[in-house]
Amino acid sequence: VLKCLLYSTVLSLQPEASSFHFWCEKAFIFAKNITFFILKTNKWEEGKSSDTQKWSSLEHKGPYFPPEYEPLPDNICFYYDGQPMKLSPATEEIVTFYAKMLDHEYTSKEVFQCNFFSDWKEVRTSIQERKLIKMLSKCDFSQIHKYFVEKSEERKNMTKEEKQVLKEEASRLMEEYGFCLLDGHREKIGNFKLEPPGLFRGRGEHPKMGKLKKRIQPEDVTINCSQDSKIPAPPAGHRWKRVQHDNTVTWLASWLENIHGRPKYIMLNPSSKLKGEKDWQKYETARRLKMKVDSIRKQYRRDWTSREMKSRQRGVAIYFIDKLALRAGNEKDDESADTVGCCSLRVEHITLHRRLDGQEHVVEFDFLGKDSIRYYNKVPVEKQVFKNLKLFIKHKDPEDDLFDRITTVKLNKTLNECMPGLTAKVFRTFNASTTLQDQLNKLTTEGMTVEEKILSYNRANRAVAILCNHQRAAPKTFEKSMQLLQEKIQKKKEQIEEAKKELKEAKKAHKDKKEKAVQRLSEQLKKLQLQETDREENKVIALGTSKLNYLDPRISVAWCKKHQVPVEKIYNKTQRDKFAWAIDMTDENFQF
DNA sequence: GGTTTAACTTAGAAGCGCTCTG
DNA sequence: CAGAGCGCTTCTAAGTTAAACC
Repeated sequence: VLKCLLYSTVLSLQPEASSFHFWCEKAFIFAKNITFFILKTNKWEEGKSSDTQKWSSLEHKGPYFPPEYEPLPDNICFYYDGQPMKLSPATEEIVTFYAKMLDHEYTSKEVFQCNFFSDWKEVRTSIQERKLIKMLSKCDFSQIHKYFVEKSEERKNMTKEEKQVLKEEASRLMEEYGFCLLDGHREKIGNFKLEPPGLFRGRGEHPKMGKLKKRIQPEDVTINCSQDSKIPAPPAGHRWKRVQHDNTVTWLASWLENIHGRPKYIMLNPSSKLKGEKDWQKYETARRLKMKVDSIRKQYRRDWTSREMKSRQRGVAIYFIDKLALRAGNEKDDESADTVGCCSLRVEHITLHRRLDGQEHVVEFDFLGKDSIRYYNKVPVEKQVFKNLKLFIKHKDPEDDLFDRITTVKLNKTLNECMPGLTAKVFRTFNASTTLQDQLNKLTTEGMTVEEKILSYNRANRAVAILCNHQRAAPKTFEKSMQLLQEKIQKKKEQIEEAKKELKEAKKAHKDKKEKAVQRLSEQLKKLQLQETDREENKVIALGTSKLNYLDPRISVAWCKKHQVPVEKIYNKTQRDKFAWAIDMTDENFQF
């Protein structure tokens, strides 16, 4: 944000922007004598003005500003070799503006546009273009927009035959590039297509939104295959970055993505044997936790009264992870959206209520978790937990860490000592699968129709999704389709009234028939109402994530077998492929 | 002992294409 | 038989975790 602000400001004020670029690459900027920023090879670093270590660790060669620059206002200084620099009135104006902007809260749009403009500048090739384009607001994108609208229109208007051709081409590509040979087996690849270039969006208030995601070149790609295999040929005129033969990892190709500089991988499809075995292992670890969880719970309750602060914090953190299925919550840098998990919770994310709505010792959670999904929950906790939380937040500011003496690494180390393979996320798997098993046992009764059983299954699934906070945006057509359903219900009710009237008026001989009609209509009404509740309850709940990642498929398969529900009713084709291992091995008596 | 990196799992949105309904 | 709506697939971002590094 700072970078793009500087760029865009200077670009609009100073035509010789490239020289600005030169000096801001190396300058320190003290804003209000508190914080400074420096641009080091495309990355801003922040420090406190008292932080002399960063200051002295840098090598300077030559002055950063021409000598004719005038002094700055009192509260902003540029420093060189520890001495304040003199700046010209023009630059002063820019910097004053910049300092003002430090207090400015940026809207998503501003962040996006600044990032985009800054990156876009980099890709301009001609000097004329570089000089010509100075302000985003003066750029007209209507032609490129029109182009894409037309393209999408064209796609929509394609004939059946044209679509068929496209489909065949896609399946040819899939045949050729979509599979690999692993231990002699032909396995489907998960993501065999490279990610195309585009503008990065990210989830939530992402500071990098709008940046240009670059096109991947063969020269960026590392190939990982066995020594004796046929090495895939790079496109003509190109070469791979590297070809390696590492059989300790599962990826087939990788490259560095340019937004965060993180590696990305081409890996196998979840239906593969490799992924299936991993998945099975995951659930076996969770089942081992089942055997161990009582003693672990005892242990962390003991920690609540420990003399050591770090033990108390660890005890409460594991309690949250266990009870509320929170994620571990690794530390994050400020290059990504401000989201938290358990260990990174800040004081501002909880509110303590001695009493609330007739309950005692209630903790109110309100924070953004993974993917900037809001977690909001009011939870009654044990008195000792409440006491500890009070202790943890004492003398802290809202933006301070709630758990300042523990990290995810330390927490996982402790867990691993309790049980080999135990980490924070195992609790999510364990609690999710346990919940499903319990709910299914509770909600399914003999004599239910298959439809009713499936509703029960969805309800059990939903309980898990709520536990894990799996949310989705309400479908765009939700209100409309809900209204439609309600109209149908209304109609059905009227039909029932009508049928009842007819029943009353009917002659004895016809009574039986009319009664059946009423009954049938009532059943239909019940079904519609059931559908209404189901849909309403599912408005902002996403069931897919838990089904795919947290629920031991053997629970579902066993349940299907026991209650004569075809497995196709709960798993679609992809899911059946992914869970093939479970469908094969599970009998109706399996319990998680 | 903290920090960084690599490798893997988990996540919701968008777009598509199939199915159901009127 | 069309057109809406919904389920499925695709996409890739964003987590976790262990190992490597310093």
